[in-house]
Amino acid sequence: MDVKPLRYFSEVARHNSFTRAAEALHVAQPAVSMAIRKLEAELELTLFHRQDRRVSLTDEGSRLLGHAHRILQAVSDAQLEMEELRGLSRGEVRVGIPSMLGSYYFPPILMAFRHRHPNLKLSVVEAGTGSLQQMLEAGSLDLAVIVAEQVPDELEACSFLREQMMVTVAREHPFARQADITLADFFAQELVMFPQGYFHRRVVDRLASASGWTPEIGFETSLLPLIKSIVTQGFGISTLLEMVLRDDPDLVAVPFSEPVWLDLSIAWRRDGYLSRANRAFVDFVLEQAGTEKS
Amino acid sequence: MDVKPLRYFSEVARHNSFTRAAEALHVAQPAVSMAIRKLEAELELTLFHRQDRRVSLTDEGSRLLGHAHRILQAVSDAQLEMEELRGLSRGEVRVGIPSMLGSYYFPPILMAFRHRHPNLKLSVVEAGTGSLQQMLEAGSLDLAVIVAEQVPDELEACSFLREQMMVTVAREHPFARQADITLADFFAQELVMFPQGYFHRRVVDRLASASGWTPEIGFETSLLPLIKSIVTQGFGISTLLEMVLRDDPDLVAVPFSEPVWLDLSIAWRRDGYLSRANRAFVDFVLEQAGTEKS
DNA sequence: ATACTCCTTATCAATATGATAAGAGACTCT
DNA sequence: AGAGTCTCTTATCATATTGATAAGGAGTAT
Repeated sequence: MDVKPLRYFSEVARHNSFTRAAEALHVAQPAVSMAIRKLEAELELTLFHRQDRRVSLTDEGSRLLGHAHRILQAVSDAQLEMEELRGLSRGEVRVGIPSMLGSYYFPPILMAFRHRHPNLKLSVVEAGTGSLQQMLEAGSLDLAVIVAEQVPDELEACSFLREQMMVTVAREHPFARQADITLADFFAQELVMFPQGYFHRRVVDRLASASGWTPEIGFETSLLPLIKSIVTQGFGISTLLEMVLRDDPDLVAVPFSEPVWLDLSIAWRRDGYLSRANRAFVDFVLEQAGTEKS
Repeated sequence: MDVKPLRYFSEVARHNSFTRAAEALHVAQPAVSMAIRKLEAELELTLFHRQDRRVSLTDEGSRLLGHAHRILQAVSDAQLEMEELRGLSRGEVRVGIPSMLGSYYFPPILMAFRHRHPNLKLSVVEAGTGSLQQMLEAGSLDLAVIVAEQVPDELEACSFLREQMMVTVAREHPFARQADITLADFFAQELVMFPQGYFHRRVVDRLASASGWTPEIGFETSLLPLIKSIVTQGFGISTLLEMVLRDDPDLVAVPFSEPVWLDLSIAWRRDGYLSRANRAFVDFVLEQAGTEKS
C-alpha cells in the first residue's frame, strides 16, 4: 500500500471519476485506472463500483477512504514540517553564552537573529565557560560561546571575535593614568573576579601561574554589574573585555603591558550533527562578526 | 515521500545501523543506503549523522521519525482493516425480512450465519415487502427478502425458496376436510389479512383481481401470531406459507385447487455493489436453501 | 599490522510507472 | 435509429525506480 496509489484513490473517490481525478492529479487517465486496478489487486477487494460511466465507492472502498485520508494527512504533515525545518521557519537553537558576552555583545545579535528567523525557537543559557562545556558535552546545549584557547578535543570551535582583556580600574585609580599595566602591578592589587569555571577567572589564573604570582581575590561574583560597581567605587580592580568598558564613563580600561587577547569562539560537539537552525545561528554569528569588523 | 523509504528510515533509526535495518527488512544493505540517501535528497535535509561507523539521527531526523511512525501506523491500520474486510472478520450485513419469513424460516439461518462469521455486524429489519423495497432503493438496506414475481427492474434478485401458499383454517372449519379450496370458496369467507404493502396481501389481492372476486377482510394485522390466533378461534380464515403451519396442531393447511407457489428471493440494488459481507450472506442463504432441499 | 565491520559507490537486471494510441460500452441529441 | 461524445479499459512502449552483486574505503579491534 503506497502513497501515490492512495492519493489517486482518494482523488477518484472525491470526483467519482477517473478522468476528473487524472486531471486533478496531472497524469494521464489510464495511469489512474492502472493504479486503482493494482491497488484493488493488492488488497483483493473491489474499491470502486464501475457502472456504465458512473463510478462510485464500494463499501470496502469507503472504509479505505478514511484510512487514505489519514495517511495522506500524515504524509502532508511530515512534508510540511520537513519543509519548515529546511526553510528555518521551524527549529530550535540552544546556545550557551558566558555572562560577559551575554550582557554586552550578544543581545543585539540575538535580536537580529530572531528578526531574521522569527519562527525559530531560541533558548539562551547564560553560564560560565565550564558549565557551558559540560552542558554541551551532555547534549543539553547545541552551541556555546567559549574562549578559543581552551577548546577540548571533542568540541569543534569557530572563532568569531578577537577581543582584548583590559585591566579595569576606577577613574581615580593610579593605574588609570598609565599606558599599560604589568602583571606584577596587576597582581599586587586586590582583585574582583568571576568565580571558578568562568573564562574570566581561568584567564587570570593562567596569567598568574605563568608569571608566578598569586592573585589576591577580595571579591568573587558572577554578576558583572556588581563587579563594575565595586571597581568603580575603588574597592578593587579587575580585568574585563574591552567591549564591556567601551561605554562606561566611570571605568578606565588599560591594556596589560603584554596585551592579552582572547579568541571568542562558538563551539559544538565535534561528533554531533548541527541542525539547520543551529548551523544558521553559527553562520549568522560569523557573518555579524565579519560585517562588524569591516 | 513514500512508504517504503519511510519504513527503511524508521528501521535504521530503530537500530542505529544500516546493516541491522537491512537485515530486519530482508533487503540488501546498499538498498537501504540508497533509499535513505534519496529520502534525504528529496527533503533536502540530513536525517542521519554518519560518524565513523556510528549512525545516529539528526535533529531533523528525529522530527521526521515521529511522522514516520504515524504514517506507518496509519498504513498498517488500513491494511489490517482491508484484510479484515477481505476475510469477513469485519463488515456489516443489513438485510430486511418480511414478518412471515422472519419468524419462521430465517431465525436458524441468521443464527448459523452469525456462527460462521462471528465478527460481521448483522442488522435485520422486519417489515412488509413494500417498505423493504423502498428501503432497499433508498440505500438504507443492502439486502431484502422479497417475493420473486414482483421484482422491480432496478433490483437484482436471486430465488432461494419455492413455497406454497396454503389456505389456513381452524381444525373445526368445514374447509379442513377438503383436499383443496377453490378461489370462489376462499373469497366467500371472511379473511384475516396482513395490511397493504405485505407480500401476503399482494398475493391475495392479485388472486382476487385475477378471478374477479372481492376479498372480504374482517381483520387486518401485521402480527402473524394474532392472525393465527384469530383463525384458530374460527373468526376468519387466511392463507399462509406452508412453513408457518407445519408445526401448528390447531391449524389446518389446505392447498388452493390451483396451487399458489411463491418464489422467495433475496434481492439487492442492481446498480449497487454488494460488499463482501453482503455477498457472503447471499451465498450463505442460497447454500442453506440448497442443502435443505437435498 | 591484519582482519573485520560497516557504509558507500558502481553496475546491471528486473520491475514499475506513465504516456500515447486504440477500443468498447453507454448515453444523448438530432 | 444512428452519429457523436463521454468515460473507462487495454495494449504498447519508453523511462525511471528499485534492489542485488561486487568492489572500495574508512575506522576499529585483536
